[in-house]
Amino acid sequence: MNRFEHKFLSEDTVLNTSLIFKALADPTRIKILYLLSQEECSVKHIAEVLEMSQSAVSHQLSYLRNMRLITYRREGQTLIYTYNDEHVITLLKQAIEHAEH
Amino acid sequence: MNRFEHKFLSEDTVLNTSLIFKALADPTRIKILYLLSQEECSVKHIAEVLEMSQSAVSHQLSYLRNMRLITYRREGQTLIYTYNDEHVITLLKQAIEHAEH
DNA sequence: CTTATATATGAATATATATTCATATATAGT
DNA sequence: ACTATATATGAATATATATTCATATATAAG
Repeated sequence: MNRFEHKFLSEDTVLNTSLIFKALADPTRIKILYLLSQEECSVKHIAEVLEMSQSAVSHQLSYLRNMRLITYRREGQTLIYTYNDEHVITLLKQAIEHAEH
Repeated sequence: MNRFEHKFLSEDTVLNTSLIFKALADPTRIKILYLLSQEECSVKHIAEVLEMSQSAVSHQLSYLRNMRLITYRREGQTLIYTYNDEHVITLLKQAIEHAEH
């Protein structure tokens, strides 16, 4: 085959695909998303459960928010985060399954 | 919930999961794996189809080999690469589907 | 044995990114 | 208005990583 006989992915598709995987390629973000797949969480709770600084968690939440993989609502002083992309959670769980075997 | 009431992932699982996603998080590696999902390829062919330098392709093939996501066989001077992890190809195709919508 | 072709690889560079530290913002309670 | 608590954010730093360039290795052909 030459380069004109393939099913090609558009540059956009390749880039967007890489962005999805990049979001999932960091241990901290994996832990956060996996935690959110089990329960809604405040920032403080996430930081405590994962034993990480509030700032580091908040930066990663910002990243995941920008990617629209999570959303939040306010309850008083507290922000409650929720996952927002069922498909990405599915990808994550499949990869976890794979990694465990 | 406190931090002792969750389903926790082991550090190993988190790390291995992140390694899988890291492998898929680069546009070049996505293109290579997607190409290999369609046909076995020589290094030269991959470089031509993707319009990349032989060296850049070879470095990424080395990466994917180390991750055991691809294998190769020799045919004379030529090395023919093949994907080696059906599950990871499935993850890739699912993410591509997601990225396209 | 020499040359050509295919591929791999080490070093260097440039770029991306995760965390920390310090500080800002927002809400609640008094 | 003041204080405490929860969260966000900018700057700095450290680390990872993708590509290039130069070169090495391996096979084939003559």
